[in-house]
Amino acid sequence: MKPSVVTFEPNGNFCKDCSIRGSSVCSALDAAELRQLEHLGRRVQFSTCETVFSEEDITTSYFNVLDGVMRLYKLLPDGRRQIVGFALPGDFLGMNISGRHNFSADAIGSVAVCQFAKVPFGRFIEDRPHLLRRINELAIRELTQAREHMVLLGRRSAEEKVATFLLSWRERLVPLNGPSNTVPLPMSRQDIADYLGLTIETVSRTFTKLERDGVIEIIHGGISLLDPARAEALAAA
Amino acid sequence: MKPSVVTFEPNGNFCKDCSIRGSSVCSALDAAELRQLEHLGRRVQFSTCETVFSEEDITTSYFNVLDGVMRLYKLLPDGRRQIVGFALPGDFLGMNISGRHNFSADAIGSVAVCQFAKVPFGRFIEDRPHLLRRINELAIRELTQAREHMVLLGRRSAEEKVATFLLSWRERLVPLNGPSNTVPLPMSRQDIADYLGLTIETVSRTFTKLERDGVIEIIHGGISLLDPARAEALAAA
DNA sequence: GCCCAAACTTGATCTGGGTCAAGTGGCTTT
DNA sequence: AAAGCCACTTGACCCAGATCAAGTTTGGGC
Repeated sequence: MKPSVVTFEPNGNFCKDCSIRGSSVCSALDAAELRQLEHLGRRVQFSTCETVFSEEDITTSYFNVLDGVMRLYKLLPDGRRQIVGFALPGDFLGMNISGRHNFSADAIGSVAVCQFAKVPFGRFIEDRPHLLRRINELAIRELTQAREHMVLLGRRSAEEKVATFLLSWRERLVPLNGPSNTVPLPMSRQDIADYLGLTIETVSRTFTKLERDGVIEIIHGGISLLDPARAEALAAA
Repeated sequence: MKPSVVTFEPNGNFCKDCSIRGSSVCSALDAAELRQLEHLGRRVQFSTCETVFSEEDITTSYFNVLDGVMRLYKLLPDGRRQIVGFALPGDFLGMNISGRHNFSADAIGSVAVCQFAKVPFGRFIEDRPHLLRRINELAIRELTQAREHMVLLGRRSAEEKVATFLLSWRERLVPLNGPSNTVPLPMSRQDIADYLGLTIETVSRTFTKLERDGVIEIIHGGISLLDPARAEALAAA
């Protein structure tokens, strides 16, 4: 919430050693280009609940998530919130047409990002079609996820929503942590509710029910998936 | 539903005379490129309820909508349907990462598309970054719409959903028909329901209620927006 | 260790929108 | 012009999930 941004040495970090080197937009670049990119990005740290950018803010930067988890959300005038996604390391944020961010983003736990000023980064893309192609690829991937999520929001029951969420969240963590039935959930129950179009009570009850049914075990800071096959069946897809 | 595709002379139509020339991907191309593009695309006509492509089909073509309206949807195994969008003239369909379509598309009424075989079109994009930039722009625009729709599906009431839909559909038609309070609705009530995450009965009842309240008038094949300001207020945005 | 606040769970009740079941009316067909 | 069909509407009833209201657990500060 508060804007106490801690900035590190602009060039204290090197792209070639970057943890997300292979999965982010940067994977499209060769060693020489990476060295140029180093001068465009600066590493910025955000702590729990700090806002990285807000909906309707004029876009002045793009962000590459390096570490941590962010919630991306839109608010209705009366305060209802829809989380449109969670951003993980490797995700690239800030692309838009209008020149304004079309959702807000804040840190869940502590987050590190690589921040690129819009104008110089835009110029950098200009004559690097391979980078543009990579950005386009990420946009299309997100669009695919967004459509999948529309199905969930519009047509699935509470239990299906929760089961689907747990499975797809586990899946998203595979590139980061490797495959595991222990699924950390850094976001709050309220966040999960706002992502799934439910209330916090329904999410809580559904977790409890899944635990009673032996599908999951609720553990500190996450869940353990006891019966993946059953969860898959409940997810109905 | 049936695949009785009518194909016209491949070169019987000319890009430079194309009705969507300015609004589609092609707007990124100059006259010389347009002449080249003519050899890649062929005009294909679909009639009511014909399927243009299905989810999970291997993508062999991209499509540029020339005329008519299409419904884009995903199905759950048990038949529940979520319409993820309606495509209008100028929309470009078929981009994906997996090599398979991630939704199905069929014609609402009669539809004309410009079909491009994937491989040659992919090669055509290859060395035309300006075209890639245009495609990226369209993808980002769609992503923005998708997120807006998630808010609708997850957090809005039936009445808000219907009011929002009518207003945004009217807005989408402006580039085609000019601004008007007479809003044609070529899609069925069932389509609207599946787009808004409601049942057909709820859509029907909500239309009736909006009419009773003097916000709209239900006319043949659409509605007339009597009180745009009130509709805007009901849309809660 | 104790207190407090925040996050989460649980229970009781309510309700918006779903489900089920008839209508109704406008095209098409013959 | 009668029949039939299909899209849509309307009514009666129901239920999944929301709302309201306590608990309970967890963690952090002192």
